[in-house]
Amino acid sequence: MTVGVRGLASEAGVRTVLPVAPPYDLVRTLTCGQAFRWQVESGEARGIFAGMPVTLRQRDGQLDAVGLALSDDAARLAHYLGLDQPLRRIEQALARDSVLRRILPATTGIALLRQDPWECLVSFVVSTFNNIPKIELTLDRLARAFGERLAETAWAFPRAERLARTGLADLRRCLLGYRAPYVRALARLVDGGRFEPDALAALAYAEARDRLLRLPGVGEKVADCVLLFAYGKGEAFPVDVWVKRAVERRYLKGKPATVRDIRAFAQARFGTLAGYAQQHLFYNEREQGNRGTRERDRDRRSRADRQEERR
DNA sequence: GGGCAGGTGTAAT
DNA sequence: ATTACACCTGCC
Repeated sequence: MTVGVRGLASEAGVRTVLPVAPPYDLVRTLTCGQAFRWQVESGEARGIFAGMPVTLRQRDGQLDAVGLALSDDAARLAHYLGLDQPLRRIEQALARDSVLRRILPATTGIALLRQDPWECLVSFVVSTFNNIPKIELTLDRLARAFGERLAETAWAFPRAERLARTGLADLRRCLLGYRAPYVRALARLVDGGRFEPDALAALAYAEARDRLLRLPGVGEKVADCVLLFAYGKGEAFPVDVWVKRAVERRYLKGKPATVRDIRAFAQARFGTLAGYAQQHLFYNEREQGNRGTRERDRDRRSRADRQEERR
């Protein structure tokens, strides 16, 4: 199989072309809350892959990647981005559910990323009781402070061995807050060989989950995020406030349910596609929430304007 | 300026 | 097994 055509060197770097099958949507996949270090702007995504700053853009049935160093990286990038997932077939299966069938037109094209387990683990420990802009800020500061510098304005995600010997005060300067001890404890477990992130890939969902739950700062939600976004365990169904609201409203007639009941419900209903179902429900719910926020912001602004005019 | 934001750990029932 | 509470910090 031919994945990627290389060549066309320019001052911007080497351009690699990856084939993309519909309904894959790069921007949605990178902005639906799986990863926090991609900068997406006007259809273009900048980030780090395989130790190189890369720029991605999707257009008519292909995906352009500028900046890869090795020919092998094309296939690895395709896997990372989920270009090898049969999304058409997956979404057809999801559409047998009447709720998802209604939602899918607004959410179609989301693939599950195959992130680096270490980066994914730290990212979601940082995400707890936090908001997205600050999560992004924290991870960026961590990378700038402790990650390898790859280019003028690009830093790799910090390695465990580096964070393992970083003072808590220095970690807190990256706005980690009370999560600083968790992050360092994780780094020390990995650095000391007492936890091997890559080893979980070979385990079944339940076993891998048990291992993750033993880690400091890792509860059920974070564990399921890592299982889904790094290891590709499709049964994982992370339940955060958005997904909880979505399931209660759309499947349980608005009746409040516990997080565990919601997860059990979804796993029974969607099986190994639970993770995809979660992404569509989450993305849809958050888009609606953001629409509400935008409207409130606009109302607030117009109120302020009217007050301004009265003066 | 008080409350909120992708939960988790801990203590108490 | 379930429930209540504290928690860093930036932002509106």
